[in-house]
Amino acid sequence: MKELLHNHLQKILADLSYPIVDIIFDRPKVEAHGDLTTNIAMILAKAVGKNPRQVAQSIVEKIDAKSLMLSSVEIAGPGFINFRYAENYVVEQAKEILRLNDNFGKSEIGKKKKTNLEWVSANPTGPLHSGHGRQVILGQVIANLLEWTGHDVTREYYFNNAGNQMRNLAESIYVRYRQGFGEQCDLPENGYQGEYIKEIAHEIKNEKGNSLLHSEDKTYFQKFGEEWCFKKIKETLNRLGVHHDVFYNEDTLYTEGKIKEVIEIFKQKDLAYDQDGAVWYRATKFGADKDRVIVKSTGEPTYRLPDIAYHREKFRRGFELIVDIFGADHIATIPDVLSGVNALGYDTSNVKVIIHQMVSFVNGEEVVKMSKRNANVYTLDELIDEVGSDAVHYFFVMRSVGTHLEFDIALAKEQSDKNPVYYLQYAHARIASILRFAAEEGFPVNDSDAMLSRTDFSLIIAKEEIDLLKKLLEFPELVQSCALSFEPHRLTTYLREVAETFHRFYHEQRVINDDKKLMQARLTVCLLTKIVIANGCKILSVSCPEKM
RNA sequence: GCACCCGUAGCUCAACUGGAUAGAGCGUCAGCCUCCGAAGCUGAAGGUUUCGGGUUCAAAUCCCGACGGGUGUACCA
Repeated sequence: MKELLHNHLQKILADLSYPIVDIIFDRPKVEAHGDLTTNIAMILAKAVGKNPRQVAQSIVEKIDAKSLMLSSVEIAGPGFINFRYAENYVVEQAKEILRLNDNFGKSEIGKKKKTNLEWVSANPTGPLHSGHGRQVILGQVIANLLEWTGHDVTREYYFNNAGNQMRNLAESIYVRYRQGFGEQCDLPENGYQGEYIKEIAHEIKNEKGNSLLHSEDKTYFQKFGEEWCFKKIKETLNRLGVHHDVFYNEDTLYTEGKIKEVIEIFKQKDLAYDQDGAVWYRATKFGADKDRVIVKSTGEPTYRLPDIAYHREKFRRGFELIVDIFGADHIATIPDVLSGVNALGYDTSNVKVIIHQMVSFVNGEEVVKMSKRNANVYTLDELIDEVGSDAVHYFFVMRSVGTHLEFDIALAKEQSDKNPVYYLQYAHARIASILRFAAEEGFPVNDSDAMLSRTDFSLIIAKEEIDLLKKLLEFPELVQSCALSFEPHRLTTYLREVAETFHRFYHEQRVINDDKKLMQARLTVCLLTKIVIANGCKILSVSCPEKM
């Protein structure tokens, strides 16, 4: 509709020999303002030299409302032009939902663009903690959104199983292992304090007895710890339905010489220099407050260098869109990585870095305290145990990434109307229940084609029905806009509105009815709603129960 | 100190990216089940969008400056 109208208006503007401007349609907030609105008259007013309402008038006079299936075109306020769809247009469009069914909402606007989405990327030094949940879920939902909009998505996990942190892990396990034999020793200064270290140590004890008690070489501890942690992480991701296509080991950047290459190129371009035994990156050239070390005097690179090399590889692997998801605590790395990649000759406008703000947990009134450095870590697994996978998905994605997220565990656990997940799932289950009831009465609803041919769509005229259909028809565009703006939270807002609009319809219009024709029509409305909720939930990776 | 993010109803957050009367949920108060799922619906109260300037037909949204909160600011990742 927008496209049709857009072309129509463009022609009118040309006929009136008005200047060419972008014609943008908005969905008015207030229902009285119709279904679509445009501000072109106000934009044109100055150039044309008339007041906005006059401009609007000249345009509206030329609009052929009937052929566009508009029931009204009005000028309002300072000069908005408001359009309202004809009901038969709405109903006609709604058939499309039934035809497309599972595919309603999908589009090809991504044009199969090769897209790399990297997220989670936690190093195997411990289980995922509850704060990781936001990133885990954001990435998954964004990946789904990108796929629904026709991107060719590779889901990637980047990890590092070498370096300080892993040595630290090995040392920590070793200490716990020795303590398991009653030896007196303390964790290293920044050692890992979590209980899981004791579990790992205990497993090693079971396998190896005391044979490693005095080993100088900690490789075994490191390997064992790495595998143990990775297994744990993958199990947690699995519980949330999160799967990665590629696990990219930072180590390959060394073994394949990529790190070296980047240093050389930097030095050639005078973007890196030696000083105090270290190699420095000229970050100041790109606006940073000071230059950064990229290779320590020990010969080990800092994280910036492999990060730059890694992003270069993403480009070299042919990705046209590169999406990274980081928590706000990693924000410092981003400018240097981007400027580095840019200096290597790649267009960083194709890199989208999503930074989400931190998460805090409350349990009703009580603040849940958490600290990485002590044993008091609330793992993501424990959170899933507590509130379930569906609530984890919904809650982590329901706020915009730019705002701090408060996760109320008590609310997420609550099986009542207070809980937004239940509100949505309830709508779905309620529809399923109606459809079951209808099926028993001899109105099977499992076949879209049959529904299409049986339904007399001209009977769908009640205000609540039209409102609901209009809402449902917004879905494809909403999915696109969520995907392109990387704002998955808007999907939860939308689905809540769908559920709300449905409940209102249900309350006002009786579905099960003596008038069989009418009943059929309303059953179809129910089914359409069910399709949209189910598709939306699929993107959110939230289940849609038939009963609850 | 500097950089980035945020500041909207008592609380948690929206606001289609500059539009019309700033909206939801929770909480509070008042209604609605003989009938398809009341895990639902309807209504009321609640706001100087932290404050002060600016930009324009139009600002919660953009710019400048305060104030308040968060996150960073390593030869840790």
